[in-house]
Amino acid sequence: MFQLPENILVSVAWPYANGSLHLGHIAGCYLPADIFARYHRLKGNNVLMVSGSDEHGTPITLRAEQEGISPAEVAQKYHREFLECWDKLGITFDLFTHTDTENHAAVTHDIFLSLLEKGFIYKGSMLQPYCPQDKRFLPDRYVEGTCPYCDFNCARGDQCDQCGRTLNPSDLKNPHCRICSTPPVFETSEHYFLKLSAFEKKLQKWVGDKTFWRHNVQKFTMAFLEGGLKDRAITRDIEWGVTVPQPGFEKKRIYVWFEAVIGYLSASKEWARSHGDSDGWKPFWTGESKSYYFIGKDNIPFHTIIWPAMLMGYGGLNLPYDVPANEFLTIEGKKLSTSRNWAIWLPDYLQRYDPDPLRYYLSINMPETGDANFSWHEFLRKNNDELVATYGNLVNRVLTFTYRNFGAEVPDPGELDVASKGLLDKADSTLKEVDKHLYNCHFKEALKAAMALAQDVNRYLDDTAPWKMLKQDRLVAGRSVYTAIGAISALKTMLYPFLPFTSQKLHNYLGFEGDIREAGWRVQLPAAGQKLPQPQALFVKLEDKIVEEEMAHLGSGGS
RNA sequence: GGCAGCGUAGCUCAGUGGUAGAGCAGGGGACUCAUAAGCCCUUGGUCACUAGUUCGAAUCUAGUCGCUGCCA
Repeated sequence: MFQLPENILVSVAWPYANGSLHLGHIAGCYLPADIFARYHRLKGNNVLMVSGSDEHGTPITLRAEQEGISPAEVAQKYHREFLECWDKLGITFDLFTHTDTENHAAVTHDIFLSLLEKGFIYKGSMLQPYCPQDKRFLPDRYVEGTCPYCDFNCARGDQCDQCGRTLNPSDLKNPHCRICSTPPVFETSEHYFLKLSAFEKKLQKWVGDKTFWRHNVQKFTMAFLEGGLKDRAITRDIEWGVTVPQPGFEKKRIYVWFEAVIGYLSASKEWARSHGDSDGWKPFWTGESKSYYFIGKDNIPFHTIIWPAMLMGYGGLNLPYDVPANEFLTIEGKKLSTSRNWAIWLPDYLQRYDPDPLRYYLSINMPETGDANFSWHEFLRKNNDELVATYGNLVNRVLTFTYRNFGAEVPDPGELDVASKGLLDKADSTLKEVDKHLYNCHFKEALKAAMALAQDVNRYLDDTAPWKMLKQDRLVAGRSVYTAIGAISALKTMLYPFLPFTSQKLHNYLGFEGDIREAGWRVQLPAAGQKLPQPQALFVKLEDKIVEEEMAHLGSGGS
């Protein structure tokens, strides 16, 4: 069943470089994207997985002014932290770049000018708050005042933190500049607008065909389109961002939501160039290739409406094939909130625990079809009762037994009996089942199917009891052990996308050399006589007390 | 206020027309190779509520209550 390799573009949401990553980010998009990419690579497909730090936007300028450093310095600090997190958690980007690059600006300009030339971008004017004291236009968030709905006196120009309503700067009572407290004046300012309205019909038709998308993604998009699309301003009177390639706009910048999505394309081009083939991005953006956009649900309209509209206008490049958006992760039953520190920060986690248990828990409990909850108690339990007890212990009992009783090598199976053949067939069919689920981005189902095989192997061992057989018939005992090792080797492969560090270790514990990535997506049976190293435990059991310790961090002043 | 989603065993979650599911927790048992792990059996649910469509509804329709999100 040989198939030609597919070209798979794995595009992942761009994190704002104004703060650390937390588990919501990971469960939302980075982990599913990585599982998907690792799976396709192991199958021998060509994968390009890209993303980068979103370094523009007001949250970053705000943070910079708070800390008294430049926006670029803020962005660089978090960009470095992100790279370190990817490395430790095993998130394998082919390129994780950032938006403050010449390449990104050039690609953005190219798209901007192309859309302008085709009439999909036009010039118009809008009212903008201007601070006469600071002599500058103010971003929405730089205007503060009293909320017209709830009278909260620290409402921002984009929304009120007390009642949650979204606002325009002109809605505020007693508006004043956040920097110098002077009341702003509202002045007309020229800007460019994206003609989204022109794409409404085409988008409706395009989305209508996407019956294989996740239900919520397609439905949300359809509802959004039903409401009608309004043209949106894509430039702002700010200094930090990608420049506008038009005369008279030297003091303005392209608005972050227009420019950030272009990052998928600019990153692909940067990746190609760095590999010495400046056209190397094209196989991932044209023809039969498939592109997957892994994002959180808050990002859906940007990836199912705005970015596709931009691509339609630009022409010649593939639209998203699938947008498997995840829902939200709650923490101990409550909505995640970074400002109240109701969050679990990834750097903190990685300082104290191993990456694979987190990958396991967030995978088996992934917010695919609805919000999912993270609780330390459940994390501990799943680590101890599922990873350690079902899988880790299985591997340990088999390898220890083999090591002690069969001279540290894989025994000769002789002729397989019905039960042994049955288990190895089950390993085969489970690999196919996991394959099908992963191909369709059903991560939870895939992982459950794999773990069910681990239970089958435990059951097989209890049924054949090689420790008892050893005294009666050494050959029969050896056959059981060989079969169990074969099934464990299958587990190593199908769990690799989820537990990459563990699978690499196990690959070596089973006596295989080198990198598991070269073993491919198939059941790799060990040869009789294959030497086994001294076995070690795959996972560490966690102590009950960590639950209380970790709960104490939550909601407090930080960690 | 408008729109959307959710409400299934003590807990975390599957299940989109055909006799209620998994894991864990609780109870019982046989075993001992293994990180006191694994295996077998078992207790437990009027699938939020009400009315309807249907031979048949957790699943479709309408309404009610509760929670969440988006929008105004």
